[in-house]
Amino acid sequence: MMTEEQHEQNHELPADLPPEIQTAIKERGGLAGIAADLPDDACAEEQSIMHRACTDPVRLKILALLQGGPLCVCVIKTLLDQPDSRLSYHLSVLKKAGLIDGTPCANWIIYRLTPQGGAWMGCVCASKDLSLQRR
Amino acid sequence: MMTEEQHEQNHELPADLPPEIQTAIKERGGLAGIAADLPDDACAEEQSIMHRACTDPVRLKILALLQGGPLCVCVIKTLLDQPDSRLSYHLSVLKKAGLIDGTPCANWIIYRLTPQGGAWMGCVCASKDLSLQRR
DNA sequence: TTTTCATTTCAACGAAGTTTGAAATACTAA
DNA sequence: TTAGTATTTCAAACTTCGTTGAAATGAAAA
Repeated sequence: MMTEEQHEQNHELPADLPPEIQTAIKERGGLAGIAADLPDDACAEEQSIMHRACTDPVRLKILALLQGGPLCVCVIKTLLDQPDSRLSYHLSVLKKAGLIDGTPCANWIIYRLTPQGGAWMGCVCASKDLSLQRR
Repeated sequence: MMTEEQHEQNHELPADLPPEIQTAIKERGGLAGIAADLPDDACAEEQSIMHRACTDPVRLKILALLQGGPLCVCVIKTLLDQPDSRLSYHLSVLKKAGLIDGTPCANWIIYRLTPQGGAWMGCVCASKDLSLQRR
């Protein structure tokens, strides 16, 4: 059942939308009900930052390596075979996103997943199968 | 226990790495064992495309709306209050990433999550709490 | 047919992200 | 101190992404 307010808000929409959409809107409580599914700006912004950190294959590989335990840059460098400055750039992106951090130790810097990074990778891994099934 | 091959591959690394790293490498089966954690290029590439699709707050909001059911562009436009061409651009990014698709219906185009999009959003939602806890 | 409405496409521009090699930093060992 | 190694920083070039308004498409109504 629709309230007066919901009728009011739906005035912005064409009256002759496809039936599938009309019923979908009604079932979801009108525009106001659908709007309730929207994440707030701060949350959407935070999420987009985490995703942005994962938009590069090199960074995804670094995260996958660190999920197995802490490693220093030289080990990552050997495994990924990337120039120093490129690797350093991608490490800094992951660090700024709060997914990893590095602690100096003698001549080396040991990188590890942060707690958030670990939790995030849990979700990312759950989605690994997806990328294999595509197309 | 380490095989000959693993000794061979570790030759590229300094001999005096921090103990924490030395033991981590041994426990993970040497460089070869660690390398087994690496996603292959195709998989990393696919994943990065899905993440890239989620790097924009407008796109995350579109996905959140469509998770509740199919909607036509005019409804999304009303809810997000964005210029037509901007909205269309973001819809096209999500479509190219394979997360949504649109089917024309009379005057309108109805967008919905693809099966992959639905599964992906399951993972993304599982991570929603993360972005709230940060810092 | 003409008009109207919903949506997409286009080109241009600015903003942001990435790569590169060289130089700087920081630590250790001799 | 000097030299050597690991890593980061920097600036410049380059690439990709996002926004904008105007024009194009396509379907429906008049």
